[in-house]
Order: sequence, then C-alpha cells, then structure tokens
Amino acid sequence: MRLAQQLDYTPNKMAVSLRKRKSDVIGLVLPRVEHYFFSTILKGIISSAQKDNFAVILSESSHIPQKESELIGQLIGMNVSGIILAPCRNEIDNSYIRIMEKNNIPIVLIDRTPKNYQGHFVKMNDFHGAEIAVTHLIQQGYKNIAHIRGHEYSSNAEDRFQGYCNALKIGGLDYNPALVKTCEFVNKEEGYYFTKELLLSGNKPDAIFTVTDEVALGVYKALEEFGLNIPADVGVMGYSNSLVSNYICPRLSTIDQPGIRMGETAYEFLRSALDDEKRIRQKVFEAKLLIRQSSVHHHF
Amino acid sequence: MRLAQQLDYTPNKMAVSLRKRKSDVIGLVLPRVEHYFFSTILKGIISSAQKDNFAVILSESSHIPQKESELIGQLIGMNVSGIILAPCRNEIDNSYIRIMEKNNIPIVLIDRTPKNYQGHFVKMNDFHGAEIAVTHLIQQGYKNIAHIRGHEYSSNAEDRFQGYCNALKIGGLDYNPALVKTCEFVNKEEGYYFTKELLLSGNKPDAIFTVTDEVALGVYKALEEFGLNIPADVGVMGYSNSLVSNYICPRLSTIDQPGIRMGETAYEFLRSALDDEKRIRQKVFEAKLLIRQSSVHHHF
DNA sequence: ATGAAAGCGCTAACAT
DNA sequence: ATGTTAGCGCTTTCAT
Repeated sequence: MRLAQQLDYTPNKMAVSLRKRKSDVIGLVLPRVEHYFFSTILKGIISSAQKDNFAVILSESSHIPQKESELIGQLIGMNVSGIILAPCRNEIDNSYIRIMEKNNIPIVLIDRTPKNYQGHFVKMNDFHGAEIAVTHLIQQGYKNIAHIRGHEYSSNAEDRFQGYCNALKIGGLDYNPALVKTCEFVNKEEGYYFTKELLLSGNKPDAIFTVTDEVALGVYKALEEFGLNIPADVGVMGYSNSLVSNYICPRLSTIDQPGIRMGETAYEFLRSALDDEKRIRQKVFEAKLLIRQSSVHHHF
Repeated sequence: MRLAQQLDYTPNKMAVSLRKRKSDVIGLVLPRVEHYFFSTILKGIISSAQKDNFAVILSESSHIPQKESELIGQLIGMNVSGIILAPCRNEIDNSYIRIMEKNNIPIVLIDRTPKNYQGHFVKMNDFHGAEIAVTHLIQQGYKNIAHIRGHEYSSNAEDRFQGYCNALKIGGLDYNPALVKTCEFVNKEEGYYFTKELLLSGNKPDAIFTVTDEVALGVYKALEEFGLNIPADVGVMGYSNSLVSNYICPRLSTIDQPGIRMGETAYEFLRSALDDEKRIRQKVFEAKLLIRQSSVHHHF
C-alpha cells in the first residue's frame, strides 16, 4: 500500500469496468446545454451523481432527433450504466430502446415523454400549469387571450395548449383559432413576429400566454414598439420561470419549473433501476403559478 | 458483418480503451454548471467535442479546491485523454499536475490561471476589461467610483481590481480604499449589502463597478431602496454580460465574455496537445465594452 | 488467510 | 491476405 502511494498508483477504471461489466458512468442527453432550464436539470443530476461517485457523460442533441439517436448509440457503445434523456420529440427511436433492453441499460426520460410512455420518467404537469396560468389571466379580467404555442411534436407544447383550451372553456370564453399561433423554433424572434401579426389582425388580443418565457421576451419587444402598456393594455404570461423573467420590466408572470429537483429525481430513478429495482418509476411535478407584474390588471 | 448487424453488435469501448490505452473521453471540471458563463463555455466545448466524436465527462467543483482535486483524481482514474479545468482558485493542486505529466494527460485551464502559469490556457484580459469599463465611467463624468470586487484568490477579481486602479490613475482620480469592498461569495446578496454600506458611509459613490453582473443585481436593489436613480444619481457597470444584464431596467452596461468561443478554443488546444503537439498554447481574449443604459450620464 | 490463474472484449503483433 | 495469439489491468474464482 505504501509503495502504491509512493508510485502515485491510480487504479485503471477501464480495466475495472471491463472486468465488472459495469461502469459507474451514466449518459445524459440534453437538447441544449446552455439553456437555463436544462442547466438546472443538469445541475440536479450532476450534483446527485457526484455524491454517488458516478460520472456523467454529457451530450447535446441540438433538438435534432437523428443526432439524439446517434448520441444514445454512442453512449451505449461506451458501456454507460444508464441514460437520462431529455428527448427533443414526442417519439423516441425504438431501435435503441431494443438494444438498451437487451444490454440491460435503463433509461429515464426527463421533461418530455411520448404519449402513454410506460418507462421511467420525470416531467411537469404542463396541462395544469397552462390551465392555472390562463385561469389567472381570466380572473384578472382579460377576455381575448392569445396563445403563442410550440410545435405539436413537443408534448409540453401540446399539453400547454390543451390546458389553455380547458381554462378558456372553464372560464366561459370561446376558443378562437385566430388567437393561436404556432412557433417553428420556440424563441424570442418568433414571439416578436407573432405578436405583431396578432396586433395587426382584426382581432387584437388583450393578453398573450406564451409557451415559454423566451417567447415572451419577443412579445415584450413587439408590444413596446406598438406603444402598448403591459399589463394595462395587454397582459403577458410566460412559462418556465427563466432567470430573466424575474428582472425584465415589468416582471413577467410565469410558471415555475423546479429543474434541479427534476434532475435529482431523474437521477434517483435511474439509480434505483441500476440497483435492479424492477418497478417503473414516474413522477409528475405540479406546476406553480408565479404572479408578478405582467399579468396584474388593475382596471376592471 | 451482416451477422454483427443482425445481433445488434456494438463494440465495447471499455475493451478498446483498455487495449489502446486511450479513451476519446475528456474530462471537464467547472465550478458551477448552471452559471450562465460556464454554461456557454460548456456549450463551446461540448459542441466541438461532438464534432470529433469525443465524449465529455462533466463534473462540478462547487468552488471547493479540495473537491476540484478529488474530481481531477477521479478523471485521471477514468483514463480520460485530457482535462479542461476552470479552476476555482489561483492555485491548482500540484500533486495532480505531477500525475498528469507522468501519465501524459494534458490539461488546459480556462477562465482563470495561477500567476505566471506555463501550461495551456484560455482566458479573458480582465485587466483591460476593467480598465475600459472604469475609463468609460470616468468619461461619463462620474468622479467617485466604487468597486465591489471578488476575492484575491480569484485571478480575475484581482486583475479587474488592478484594471480599476489603473483606470483611476490614468483618469486622474485618486484611489480611495474606502470605496473598495471585497465579496466573500460573489453574489447579489453581497452586492446589496456592500452597496448599502457604501451609501451609508460618509463618502457616497456616484458610480459602482462590480466584479460581476450578478453582484450588480444586488446593487440595483439597494439603489432602488434608497430611491436613487440609475444612471442619473449612481452609474452602474457590471462584468460578464449575463443574460439578465440585457433585460434588467435600466439595461446594465457590462463587459462581454465570449464563453462559447473560449470553450471551443480550450477544446482545440486540448486536441492539439492530444495529437502530440508539444507547443504550449495560450490565448487571451480581448474584453469588449457594452455600453447600455446604466452608465450613460446625461447631466454633465 | 494468502496466492495463482482465468478471463472480461478487444487490438496489435506475429505467423502462416 | 488470412488466421492466431498475447496481453491491456483489473476482479473473481479456485487452490493452497
């Protein structure tokens, strides 16, 4: 032992893994590593994994399904013990699922899942989140509420849209398809573009609910250009509680998403699967409404 | 070959690595993975590495030097080909450097380096960044410029402080130690605390230069509580161009840090070291001043 | 309790 | 060109 220390001996983990046929390494695939929400998920996973002396290999799909598949393939090839995946679409590549089952590599999905997904996952209740967001707008007296939504292939966007529709119904407002715009890429440029489109249409909204805080940033810009006051002329409601939302003027009402806890939970699920726990683990976090300035209507 | 495909054969990378004595895996140690600046560095590294089919193992030191050492030890134990490290202090643990030299594992430092560091690194010119920031404040007519700085064990904080001093000298203003406050943890709480301290002192500043945008957030809050207008009563200058800085009101003047390019460059340096290029590679990015609203003084 | 040997899955060197 | 074999550094099994 003393000699080992003198010679700076460090055990070779490759050899250990090869022999033990397991690696204490997990793979993580995120759509975009620098996006704040995914950063917080990453934080939760990394800090939990570190406590367990598990390493995490991080990769980025850039929202490209094919790249996601390739990355998963590479991770399997590297003999990771398990994978946490934030999918870029509602569908995930079945060929890899088969290989993973065969090689006994568990996977847990985070943030987004295919419909009726039967495996491990951790996500938010997006339906209810959108519902309480829009219900809040209705309670504030807004009557013509637009929604700038994300693509159908995102289960989150779809669930939020459904929540929006349901809130309208419960609140006694008619659903008007002309007030719903669908982003191609969910970003501020499109928020800006669609807000202008809404404002220039015959039927101007008095509130806008966006699928994401980032989109709301573009909404702010467009409203400012049109000289419209938030929240007096147009109320704005975001989603996901980005860092910026709490500092922009007026401060943006939004829905909180506990990224760190989601990451921790996903890691915990993966660990229990790694420990040969056979039970399927699923967790849906409840959405929390954060009422700030952009949605508080004083004149009604 | 056909049979291999039929059986879903995937080569075992552990065995390959063991045999080839190299792994196509690099290790990355960041102080805080969810911090925006480090996120952008991460982005640059991950996307470059992916193009090369290199995997990256990410870990987080949480600004704790001992943890940093342990993580590097673990990465070495995992036979990573090389390491990119964003150190939490000016000193890095020499025992690991020795082991890395012995095992021929190159390391490139990013963001922060020990004084006169002789190895590979990528960093910003913090001295000059602080200098142009404070010179700008002086040109705007501010005369009593405070600085809320970071700890001495951060080379960035130290360089920025020196840049602040130099700008004062060049601008013909006296250095006043009472106007300099040192954060323990560089965050908005301390920005808030020290701003109140400055405001309640006999010698109230008319501008505050912070070591970080995050600290400036606390400065804003304190100034608001005191009913002071930014930039008319007190100018504020941040550092690092966080996402929030461009949306907060008034928009915060700051120094840009091209995190993605820094990450890409660090990766490139590591790759060339991995390809047995013996030359030491060092890059200092020039700072860029972003003049926004918080530092533009109209009344002089 | 201690030591010897087999073998994890691959590649590089060697022999045919 | 093709086939065979040794061995990367460890753990586990088996024998002492």
